[in-house]
Amino acid sequence: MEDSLKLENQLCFPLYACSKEVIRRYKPILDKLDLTYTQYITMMVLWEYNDINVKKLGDMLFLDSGTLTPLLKKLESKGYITRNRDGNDERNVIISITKRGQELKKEATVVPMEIGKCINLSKDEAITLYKLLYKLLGNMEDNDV
Amino acid sequence: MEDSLKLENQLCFPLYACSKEVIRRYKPILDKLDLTYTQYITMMVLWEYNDINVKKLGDMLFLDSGTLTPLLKKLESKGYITRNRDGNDERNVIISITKRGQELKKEATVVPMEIGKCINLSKDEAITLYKLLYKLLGNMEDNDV
DNA sequence: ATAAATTAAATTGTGTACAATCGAATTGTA
DNA sequence: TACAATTCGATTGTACACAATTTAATTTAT
Repeated sequence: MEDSLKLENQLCFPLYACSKEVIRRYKPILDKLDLTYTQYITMMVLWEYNDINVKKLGDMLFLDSGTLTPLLKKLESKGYITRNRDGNDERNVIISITKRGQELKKEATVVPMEIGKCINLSKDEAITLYKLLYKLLGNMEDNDV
Repeated sequence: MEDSLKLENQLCFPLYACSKEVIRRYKPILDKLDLTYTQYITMMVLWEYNDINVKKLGDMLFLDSGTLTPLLKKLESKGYITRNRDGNDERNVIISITKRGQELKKEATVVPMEIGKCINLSKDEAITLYKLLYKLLGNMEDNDV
Protein backbone atom coordinates (compact mmCIF):
# COMPACT_ATOMS: atom_id res chain seq x y z
CA MET A 1 0.00 0.00 0.00
CA GLU A 2 2.72 2.40 1.06
CA ASP A 3 4.77 1.26 -1.92
CA SER A 4 2.27 2.56 -4.42
CA LEU A 5 3.69 6.02 -3.67
CA LYS A 6 7.19 5.03 -4.76
CA LEU A 7 8.34 6.55 -8.02
CA GLU A 8 9.54 3.20 -9.35
CA ASN A 9 6.09 1.68 -8.94
CA GLN A 10 4.37 4.30 -11.05
CA LEU A 11 3.38 3.74 -14.65
CA CYS A 12 2.89 7.40 -15.39
CA PHE A 13 6.41 8.40 -14.46
CA PRO A 14 8.29 6.36 -17.11
CA LEU A 15 5.65 7.50 -19.59
CA TYR A 16 6.35 11.11 -18.71
CA ALA A 17 10.13 10.64 -18.64
CA CYS A 18 10.20 8.67 -21.93
CA SER A 19 8.11 11.26 -23.69
CA LYS A 20 10.41 14.07 -22.62
CA GLU A 21 13.59 12.15 -23.39
CA VAL A 22 12.46 11.11 -26.86
CA ILE A 23 11.47 14.68 -27.65
CA ARG A 24 14.87 15.81 -26.43
CA ARG A 25 16.41 13.41 -28.98
CA TYR A 26 14.35 15.07 -31.68
CA LYS A 27 15.72 18.51 -30.91
CA PRO A 28 19.14 18.39 -32.63
CA ILE A 29 17.56 16.68 -35.64
CA LEU A 30 14.68 19.14 -35.92
CA ASP A 31 16.96 22.12 -35.32
CA LYS A 32 18.27 21.57 -38.84
CA LEU A 33 14.72 22.10 -40.15
CA ASP A 34 14.15 25.05 -37.80
CA LEU A 35 11.19 23.18 -36.24
CA THR A 36 10.32 22.36 -32.66
CA TYR A 37 8.73 18.99 -31.90
CA THR A 38 5.25 20.47 -31.63
CA GLN A 39 5.71 22.35 -34.88
CA TYR A 40 6.94 19.11 -36.47
CA ILE A 41 3.86 17.06 -35.57
CA THR A 42 1.70 19.96 -36.77
CA MET A 43 3.50 19.88 -40.10
CA MET A 44 3.02 16.09 -40.25
CA VAL A 45 -0.74 16.58 -40.16
CA LEU A 46 -0.51 19.18 -42.92
CA TRP A 47 1.80 17.06 -45.06
CA GLU A 48 -0.96 14.48 -45.01
CA TYR A 49 -4.08 16.65 -45.26
CA ASN A 50 -2.94 19.98 -46.78
CA ASP A 51 -5.83 21.90 -45.16
CA ILE A 52 -7.44 21.60 -41.74
CA ASN A 53 -9.06 23.91 -39.24
CA VAL A 54 -7.63 24.64 -35.81
CA LYS A 55 -10.28 22.65 -33.97
CA LYS A 56 -9.69 19.43 -35.90
CA LEU A 57 -5.94 19.91 -35.70
CA GLY A 58 -6.23 20.25 -31.95
CA ASP A 59 -8.32 17.09 -31.71
CA MET A 60 -5.72 15.14 -33.66
CA LEU A 61 -2.74 16.47 -31.72
CA PHE A 62 -4.43 16.61 -28.29
CA LEU A 63 -3.63 20.31 -28.11
CA ASP A 64 -5.90 23.27 -27.43
CA SER A 65 -6.12 26.67 -29.08
CA GLY A 66 -4.01 28.25 -26.35
CA THR A 67 -1.10 26.14 -27.52
CA LEU A 68 -1.87 26.09 -31.21
CA THR A 69 -2.65 29.75 -31.91
CA PRO A 70 0.84 31.11 -31.17
CA LEU A 71 2.47 28.02 -32.69
CA LEU A 72 0.53 28.40 -35.93
CA LYS A 73 1.37 32.10 -36.10
CA LYS A 74 5.01 31.12 -35.84
CA LEU A 75 4.70 28.55 -38.64
CA GLU A 76 2.93 31.20 -40.69
CA SER A 77 5.77 33.67 -40.12
CA LYS A 78 8.20 31.00 -41.33
CA GLY A 79 6.18 30.69 -44.52
CA TYR A 80 5.17 27.04 -44.08
CA ILE A 81 1.43 27.60 -43.64
CA THR A 82 -1.31 30.18 -44.14
CA ARG A 83 -4.19 31.01 -41.77
CA ASN A 84 -7.54 32.06 -43.20
CA ARG A 85 -11.06 32.32 -41.89
CA ASP A 86 -13.48 29.84 -43.42
CA GLY A 87 -15.88 31.73 -45.71
CA ASN A 88 -18.66 29.25 -44.97
CA ASP A 89 -18.25 29.51 -41.21
CA GLU A 90 -16.28 32.48 -40.02
CA ARG A 91 -15.64 30.90 -36.66
CA ASN A 92 -13.19 28.46 -38.21
CA VAL A 93 -9.62 29.28 -39.10
CA ILE A 94 -8.36 27.06 -41.88
CA ILE A 95 -4.69 26.20 -41.85
CA SER A 96 -3.25 25.46 -45.30
CA ILE A 97 0.20 24.26 -46.20
CA THR A 98 2.25 26.45 -48.55
CA LYS A 99 4.59 25.32 -51.31
CA ARG A 100 7.48 26.01 -48.97
CA GLY A 101 5.79 23.83 -46.35
CA GLN A 102 5.44 21.03 -48.88
CA GLU A 103 9.10 21.28 -49.74
CA LEU A 104 10.03 20.93 -46.10
CA LYS A 105 8.65 17.39 -46.18
CA LYS A 106 11.51 16.25 -48.40
CA GLU A 107 14.04 17.48 -45.89
CA ALA A 108 12.12 15.78 -43.09
CA THR A 109 12.22 12.29 -44.59
CA VAL A 110 15.41 11.48 -42.66
CA VAL A 111 13.89 12.36 -39.27
CA PRO A 112 12.01 9.10 -38.49
CA MET A 113 15.07 6.98 -39.30
CA GLU A 114 17.37 9.10 -37.15
CA ILE A 115 14.94 8.76 -34.24
CA GLY A 116 14.50 5.05 -34.86
CA LYS A 117 18.22 4.62 -34.25
CA CYS A 118 18.12 5.99 -30.73
CA ILE A 119 14.78 4.38 -29.89
CA ASN A 120 16.46 1.08 -30.71
CA LEU A 121 13.56 -1.28 -30.00
CA SER A 122 12.86 -4.44 -32.00
CA LYS A 123 9.97 -4.38 -34.45
CA ASP A 124 7.90 -6.52 -32.07
CA GLU A 125 8.63 -4.36 -29.06
CA ALA A 126 7.81 -1.20 -30.97
CA ILE A 127 4.49 -2.67 -32.15
CA THR A 128 3.57 -3.86 -28.66
CA LEU A 129 4.40 -0.48 -27.18
CA TYR A 130 2.50 1.31 -29.91
CA LYS A 131 -0.62 -0.78 -29.35
CA LEU A 132 -0.54 -0.40 -25.59
CA LEU A 133 -0.17 3.37 -25.85
CA TYR A 134 -3.13 3.66 -28.20
CA LYS A 135 -5.15 1.34 -25.97
CA LEU A 136 -4.36 3.58 -23.01
CA LEU A 137 -5.30 6.66 -25.00
CA GLY A 138 -8.58 4.98 -25.88
CA ASN A 139 -9.29 3.98 -22.29
CA MET A 140 -8.81 7.53 -21.13
CA GLU A 141 -11.03 8.95 -23.84
CA ASP A 142 -13.84 6.57 -22.84
CA ASN A 143 -13.52 7.86 -19.32
CA ASP A 144 -14.47 11.46 -19.88
CA VAL A 145 -16.47 11.97 -23.05
CA MET B 1 8.97 5.57 -47.10
CA GLU B 2 6.55 8.47 -47.44
CA ASP B 3 4.35 6.89 -44.83
CA SER B 4 6.95 7.18 -42.11
CA LEU B 5 5.99 10.86 -41.91
CA LYS B 6 2.38 10.08 -41.07
CA LEU B 7 1.36 10.85 -37.52
CA GLU B 8 -0.27 7.45 -37.07
CA ASN B 9 2.97 5.66 -37.90
CA GLN B 10 4.96 7.41 -35.22
CA LEU B 11 5.83 5.83 -31.91
CA CYS B 12 6.77 9.10 -30.26
CA PHE B 13 3.42 10.73 -30.85
CA PRO B 14 1.24 8.35 -28.78
CA LEU B 15 3.97 8.47 -26.14
CA TYR B 16 3.73 12.24 -26.04
CA ALA B 17 -0.07 12.26 -26.18
CA CYS B 18 -0.44 9.55 -23.50
CA SER B 19 1.92 11.31 -21.16
CA LYS B 20 -0.01 14.56 -21.42
CA GLU B 21 -3.41 12.91 -21.13
CA VAL B 22 -2.46 10.89 -18.06
CA ILE B 23 -1.05 13.98 -16.40
CA ARG B 24 -4.29 15.80 -17.23
CA ARG B 25 -6.13 13.05 -15.35
CA TYR B 26 -3.91 13.70 -12.34
CA LYS B 27 -4.84 17.36 -12.21
CA PRO B 28 -8.28 17.23 -10.51
CA ILE B 29 -6.95 14.63 -8.06
CA LEU B 30 -3.79 16.56 -7.22
CA ASP B 31 -5.67 19.86 -7.02
CA LYS B 32 -7.10 18.61 -3.73
CA LEU B 33 -3.54 18.33 -2.39
CA ASP B 34 -2.56 21.69 -3.92
CA LEU B 35 0.17 19.94 -5.93
CA THR B 36 0.99 19.95 -9.64
CA TYR B 37 2.16 16.72 -11.24
CA THR B 38 5.80 17.76 -11.19
CA GLN B 39 5.52 18.79 -7.56
CA TYR B 40 3.88 15.44 -6.82
CA ILE B 41 6.69 13.32 -8.27
CA THR B 42 9.18 15.52 -6.42
CA MET B 43 7.34 14.81 -3.17
CA MET B 44 7.33 11.10 -3.99
CA VAL B 45 11.13 11.11 -4.03
CA LEU B 46 11.20 12.94 -0.71
CA TRP B 47 8.61 10.65 0.88
CA GLU B 48 11.03 7.84 0.12
CA TYR B 49 14.41 9.48 0.85
CA ASN B 50 13.69 12.45 3.18
CA ASP B 51 16.82 14.34 2.05
CA ILE B 52 18.41 14.71 -1.37
CA ASN B 53 20.35 17.36 -3.23
CA VAL B 54 19.06 19.11 -6.34
CA LYS B 55 21.46 17.32 -8.67
CA LYS B 56 20.42 13.82 -7.60
CA LEU B 57 16.77 14.81 -7.60
CA GLY B 58 17.15 16.06 -11.17
CA ASP B 59 18.83 12.82 -12.22
CA MET B 60 15.98 10.79 -10.77
CA LEU B 61 13.22 12.91 -12.26
CA PHE B 62 14.95 13.69 -15.57
CA LEU B 63 14.63 17.40 -14.81
CA ASP B 64 17.27 20.12 -14.77
CA SER B 65 17.89 22.94 -12.34
CA GLY B 66 16.03 25.42 -14.51
CA THR B 67 12.86 23.45 -13.87
CA LEU B 68 13.58 22.38 -10.32
CA THR B 69 14.77 25.63 -8.75
CA PRO B 70 11.47 27.53 -9.05
CA LEU B 71 9.47 24.37 -8.33
CA LEU B 72 11.42 23.70 -5.12
CA LYS B 73 11.03 27.30 -4.01
CA LYS B 74 7.29 26.88 -4.40
CA LEU B 75 7.25 23.65 -2.38
CA GLU B 76 9.31 25.47 0.24
CA SER B 77 6.80 28.32 0.36
CA LYS B 78 4.06 25.76 0.92
CA GLY B 79 6.00 24.40 3.87
CA TYR B 80 6.54 20.90 2.51
CA ILE B 81 10.34 21.10 2.16
CA THR B 82 13.37 23.11 3.23
CA ARG B 83 16.36 24.14 1.09
CA ASN B 84 19.79 24.40 2.68
CA ARG B 85 23.34 24.56 1.41
CA ASP B 86 25.43 21.50 2.20
CA GLY B 87 28.04 22.45 4.83
CA ASN B 88 30.51 19.91 3.41
CA ASP B 89 30.18 21.15 -0.12
CA GLU B 90 28.61 24.55 -0.47
CA ARG B 91 27.81 23.94 -4.12
CA ASN B 92 25.04 21.51 -3.17
CA VAL B 93 21.58 22.49 -2.01
CA ILE B 94 20.01 19.82 0.15
CA ILE B 95 16.26 19.45 -0.03
CA SER B 96 14.69 18.05 3.13
CA ILE B 97 11.11 17.08 3.77
CA THR B 98 9.30 18.82 6.64
CA LYS B 99 6.81 17.34 9.04
CA ARG B 100 4.04 18.95 7.03
CA GLY B 101 5.48 17.32 3.91
CA GLN B 102 5.44 13.94 5.63
CA GLU B 103 1.82 14.40 6.60
CA LEU B 104 0.91 15.12 3.00
CA LYS B 105 1.82 11.54 2.15
CA LYS B 106 -1.19 10.23 4.05
CA GLU B 107 -3.51 12.37 1.98
CA ALA B 108 -1.77 11.21 -1.19
CA THR B 109 -2.34 7.49 -0.64
CA VAL B 110 -5.58 7.62 -2.64
CA VAL B 111 -3.92 9.12 -5.71
CA PRO B 112 -2.44 5.95 -7.32
CA MET B 113 -5.73 4.10 -7.04
CA GLU B 114 -7.73 6.95 -8.55
CA ILE B 115 -5.33 7.07 -11.47
CA GLY B 116 -5.36 3.29 -11.85
CA LYS B 117 -9.10 3.51 -12.47
CA CYS B 118 -8.77 5.71 -15.53
CA ILE B 119 -5.64 3.96 -16.82
CA ASN B 120 -7.75 0.80 -16.85
CA LEU B 121 -5.15 -1.63 -18.19
CA SER B 122 -4.89 -5.26 -17.10
CA LYS B 123 -2.06 -6.21 -14.77
CA ASP B 124 -0.23 -7.90 -17.66
CA GLU B 125 -0.64 -4.96 -19.98
CA ALA B 126 0.55 -2.53 -17.34
CA ILE B 127 3.63 -4.64 -16.64
CA THR B 128 4.46 -5.01 -20.33
CA LEU B 129 4.08 -1.28 -20.87
CA TYR B 130 6.14 -0.51 -17.78
CA LYS B 131 8.99 -2.75 -18.93
CA LEU B 132 9.02 -1.42 -22.46
CA LEU B 133 9.11 2.18 -21.24
CA TYR B 134 12.05 1.48 -18.93
CA LYS B 135 13.80 -0.42 -21.71
CA LEU B 136 13.34 2.58 -23.99
CA LEU B 137 14.62 4.92 -21.29
CA GLY B 138 17.65 2.66 -20.93
CA ASN B 139 18.30 2.54 -24.66
CA MET B 140 18.28 6.31 -24.86
CA GLU B 141 20.60 6.69 -21.91
CA ASP B 142 23.12 4.32 -23.53
CA ASN B 143 23.02 6.50 -26.60
CA ASP B 144 24.36 9.70 -25.13
CA VAL B 145 26.41 9.13 -21.99
C1' DA C 1 -37.43 36.36 -36.56
C1' DT C 2 -34.99 36.79 -32.41
C1' DA C 3 -33.18 35.66 -27.86
C1' DA C 4 -30.58 31.85 -25.81
C1' DA C 5 -27.33 28.35 -26.29
C1' DT C 6 -23.45 26.61 -28.54
C1' DT C 7 -19.15 26.70 -30.97
C1' DA C 8 -14.44 28.27 -32.48
C1' DA C 9 -10.42 30.84 -31.87
C1' DA C 10 -7.90 34.06 -29.29
C1' DT C 11 -6.27 35.84 -24.92
C1' DT C 12 -4.60 35.67 -20.17
C1' DG C 13 -2.31 33.61 -16.41
C1' DT C 14 0.30 29.89 -14.18
C1' DG C 15 3.50 26.25 -14.48
C1' DT C 16 6.61 23.58 -16.57
C1' DA C 17 10.83 22.20 -19.76
C1' DC C 18 15.35 22.87 -21.27
C1' DA C 19 19.42 25.12 -23.62
C1' DA C 20 22.78 28.40 -22.63
C1' DT C 21 25.17 31.07 -19.50
C1' DC C 22 26.87 32.72 -15.04
C1' DG C 23 29.14 32.76 -10.53
C1' DA C 24 30.71 30.45 -6.60
C1' DA C 25 32.87 26.35 -4.76
C1' DT C 26 35.72 22.44 -5.34
C1' DT C 27 39.07 19.39 -7.45
C1' DG C 28 42.99 18.00 -10.30
C1' DT C 29 47.46 18.88 -11.77
C1' DA C 30 51.68 20.95 -13.02
C1' DT D 1 50.37 25.89 -4.01
C1' DA D 2 48.46 28.37 -7.90
C1' DC D 3 45.45 27.90 -11.59
C1' DA D 4 42.80 25.48 -14.98
C1' DA D 5 38.96 22.49 -15.31
C1' DT D 6 34.89 20.80 -13.36
C1' DT D 7 30.69 20.85 -10.73
C1' DC D 8 26.49 22.73 -8.82
C1' DG D 9 22.63 25.70 -8.55
C1' DA D 10 20.55 29.87 -10.24
C1' DT D 11 19.17 32.84 -14.02
C1' DT D 12 17.59 34.06 -18.64
C1' DG D 13 15.17 33.30 -22.77
C1' DT D 14 12.19 30.59 -25.76
C1' DA D 15 8.50 27.39 -26.34
C1' DC D 16 5.03 24.83 -24.96
C1' DA D 17 0.60 23.20 -22.18
C1' DC D 18 -3.77 23.97 -20.48
C1' DA D 19 -7.58 26.08 -17.55
C1' DA D 20 -10.51 29.90 -17.66
C1' DT D 21 -12.38 33.71 -19.90
C1' DT D 22 -13.64 36.61 -23.84
C1' DT D 23 -15.36 37.70 -28.39
C1' DA D 24 -17.49 36.76 -32.59
C1' DA D 25 -20.21 33.67 -35.43
C1' DT D 26 -23.63 30.26 -35.88
C1' DT D 27 -27.42 27.31 -34.54
C1' DT D 28 -31.52 26.17 -31.87
C1' DA D 29 -35.82 26.87 -29.89
C1' DT D 30 -39.56 29.58 -29.21
